Amino acid sequence: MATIRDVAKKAGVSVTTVSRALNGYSDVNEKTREKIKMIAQELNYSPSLLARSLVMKKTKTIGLLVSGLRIEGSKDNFTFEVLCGVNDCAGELGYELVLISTDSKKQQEKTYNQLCKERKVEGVILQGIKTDDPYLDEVLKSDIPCILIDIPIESDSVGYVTTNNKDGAQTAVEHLLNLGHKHIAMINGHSQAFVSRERLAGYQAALMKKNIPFNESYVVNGAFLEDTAERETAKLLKAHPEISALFCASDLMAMGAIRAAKKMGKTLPKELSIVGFDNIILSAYSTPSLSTIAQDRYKLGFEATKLLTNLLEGKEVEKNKVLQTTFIKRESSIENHG
Amino acid sequence: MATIRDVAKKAGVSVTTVSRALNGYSDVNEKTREKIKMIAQELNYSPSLLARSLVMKKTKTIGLLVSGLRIEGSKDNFTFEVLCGVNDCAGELGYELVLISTDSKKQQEKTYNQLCKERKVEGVILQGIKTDDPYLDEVLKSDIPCILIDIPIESDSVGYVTTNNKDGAQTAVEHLLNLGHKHIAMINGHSQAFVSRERLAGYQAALMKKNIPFNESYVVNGAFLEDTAERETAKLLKAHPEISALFCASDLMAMGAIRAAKKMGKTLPKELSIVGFDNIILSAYSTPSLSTIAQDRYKLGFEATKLLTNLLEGKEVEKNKVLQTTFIKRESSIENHG
DNA sequence: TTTATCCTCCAAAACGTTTTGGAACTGATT
DNA sequence: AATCAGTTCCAAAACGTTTTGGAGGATAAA
Repeated sequence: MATIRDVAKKAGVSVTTVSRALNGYSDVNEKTREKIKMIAQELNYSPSLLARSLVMKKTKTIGLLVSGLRIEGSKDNFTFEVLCGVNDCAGELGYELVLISTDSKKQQEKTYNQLCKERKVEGVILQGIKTDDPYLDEVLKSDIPCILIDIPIESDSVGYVTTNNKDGAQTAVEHLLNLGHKHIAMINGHSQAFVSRERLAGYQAALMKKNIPFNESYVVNGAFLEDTAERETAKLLKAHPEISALFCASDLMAMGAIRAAKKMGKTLPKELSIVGFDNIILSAYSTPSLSTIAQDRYKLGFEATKLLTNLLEGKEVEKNKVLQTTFIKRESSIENHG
Repeated sequence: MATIRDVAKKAGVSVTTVSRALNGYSDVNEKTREKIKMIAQELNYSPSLLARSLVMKKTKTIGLLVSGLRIEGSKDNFTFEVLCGVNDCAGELGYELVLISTDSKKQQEKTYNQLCKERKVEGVILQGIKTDDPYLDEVLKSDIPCILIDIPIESDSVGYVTTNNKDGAQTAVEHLLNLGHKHIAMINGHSQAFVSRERLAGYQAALMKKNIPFNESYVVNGAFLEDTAERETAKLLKAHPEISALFCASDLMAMGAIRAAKKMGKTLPKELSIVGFDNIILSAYSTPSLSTIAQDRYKLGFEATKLLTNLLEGKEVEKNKVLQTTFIKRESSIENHG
C-alpha cells in the first residue's frame, strides 16, 4: 500500500504539501497539485482513513444499532427497509455505515457506550428497542448523538423519527366505521411499544368521535407476532361473536387474524372485515388481500440518518420528524351487512 | 475520552505496562495488573480501535458488498437473510461488519479496491453481483480476500459459497414429472447469473432422465422479476397451450406466473402446476401456496463469513461450500389429468 | 563473591495522516 | 533600499495505540 510518504518522495515535495494538495487547499501551486495528483493516481494511493480519523478525531461513521437482527424480521421487513433508507442517506452524505446488532446476551457483556466507542461511530440510530430496554437509559445519559426510531424522546443529543401512529390508526378505524361496522375490535402489539399506545389512542379517538363506548374487552395483545395474534383472535371472536371488524396493529398480526377466522369457518371478508397496519409485502398477496395503513419504513431510516448527521454537524434544526401514513384499500374490508 | 496515557499516569506506570497488562501479557505483576484494570475501569477507559488498527495493521472488519441494496429486495429478502447470517457469524468471531453498497453510478467513481481499502476492511463478501459486472474482474486481480455468493470462482484469495442449484432444479422438475406432467416449461432468470445456468441444467437433466426431448421454446427468461415473468408466462402459455406445468427459477417469478395464469382464466393448480425456487416468505401465503425448492440464504451468509475468516487467518481449508436444497410441497403442484 | 536467570518494568519507535507556525522567495509599493 | 504582501512550501508535533530491545533488581547457582 502506497502511503503519503511514497507520494511525497516521488513528487519531490513534503508530505504536508501532498496532504494539502490532495485536500484542495489553496496554498499549493496548481502545477505541483497536478503533478501530485498524477503521481498519487499512478501509485494507486488512497489515504488511510484510519490514520486520518485518528488525527482528525472524526470517523464519518454512523452505526445502526438494531436489537434482535433476526431472520424472523424477514416477514415484516421493517429492519431491512429502515436499513436501506439509512444506507442510502449515509451514502449520499459520505458517511460510512456499520451494523451493530445486540441481543440481551450481548447487552450484559457490553454497555451501550462501550459498543459505540469501540466501533468508533460518531452517532447511532437505534431501531427495534423496547421502551423498557436498559439501553434506553444509557442512551439518554450518554453524550453520543442518537436518533431513536419509533420512540419519541428528545434531549440535547437525542432525537427521534416516527410515524403518526395515532392518525393512522384512527383512519383505519374510521374506515371500518364508515363501512357500517359497529363492533370493531383491536389486536394490539404490546405495552412496551410506544406505537402500540399511539395506535390504541387512535382506535379510541375514532370510536369517541362516533360516540361508541370503548369496550376494554375488545382489545387484546398479539405481541406483534403472527401466531400469538392468531390465538388471541380465536379467543376474542369466540367470546364476542358480534364482532364484525378487526383493526390489527400490524399486518403480520392481521395475517394471524385471517388464519384464525378462516379456521373458525368464517368467510372473509364477508363475515369479518380486517384492516392492518404497515403495508408489508404479504398484505398484497394474502387472501383476501389486506386493507392497511401504510407507513414508509424506508423513509423512517432515511430521515433518521438526515437528523443524525445534522446533529453531528452541529446544525440547529428540529431533532424529530413525524411521518404521515397512507390508507390502502384492498379486499379485506367491506360493508357490514350484519 | 480517557486514553492509555491517563491510565498510565494514574497508575504510576508506563503506557507500555498498561498496554501489556490489559492485553494479558505475562510480563506484568499480577498486583500491578489488577491495579491497572481497576483504574482502567474507573476511568471508563476503552482502547481506541483506530489507533490499535493503525499500528497493528489489522482492523478485524469485514465488508458485505452488495450491489443494488434496494428496497425492492424486500420481496425476496435474499440480501437481508444473507446479511443476518453474515452478521451473526461475524459477531461470534469478533469481527465488525460494515455494509458497502454500490450501484453502477458509484462503480464509475470508485474501483473495488478503493472501496475496500478506504473502508479498511480486511476481507469482503460479495453478494448480488452479476457475472458480467466489471467488479468481478477486479476481485480476481485484487489480493483482498473475498468470498463470492453464488458465483463459483476460486483463486488464491477468492472463494465462494453457493447452493446446489442443479440438484434443486432437477428435484423440482422430477417432482412435476412424477405427477404425470409431460409438457413442463421453465421460467428462468437471466444469462448473467450462474444460478440460472445451473438451474437450467437441472431442468434439462430431469427431462433427459425420462427421455423427454428438450424443447428450447419452453424456456423463457423472466429476469428474476415478477412483472417480467408475468409477461413472459402469458406469452408462453398462449403460444403453447399444451403446457401443464411450470418450473420457475425463483418464487418471485412464480408469483408473476401465477398472476399471468389467473388473468388468462386458468384455475390453479388444476390447469397449471407450478414449482418455484427459493422458498421466500410469500410462497407460503399466495393462493395457491407455492411448492418450491428451499435454499438457506441465512446459511449462505453464515458460511461465507466462516470461509472468509478462515482465509483471513490463513487457515488451510476448503475455500468453497455448496449447500443443499430442500423440496417443499405445497398446493401449487398436483397430478396432471390432461 | 560472581554469574546466570527470572521477573518487572520502561523509553522510544512505529503506524499514516493533518495541522500549526513559520520560512523562503517573488513582486509590488513606498 | 526598505518594506510589505502574497504565494508556495516544509519541519515537527500530534493523534492513541503496540512492539522492540533492553534495564534494573532479586533470587538462585556456581
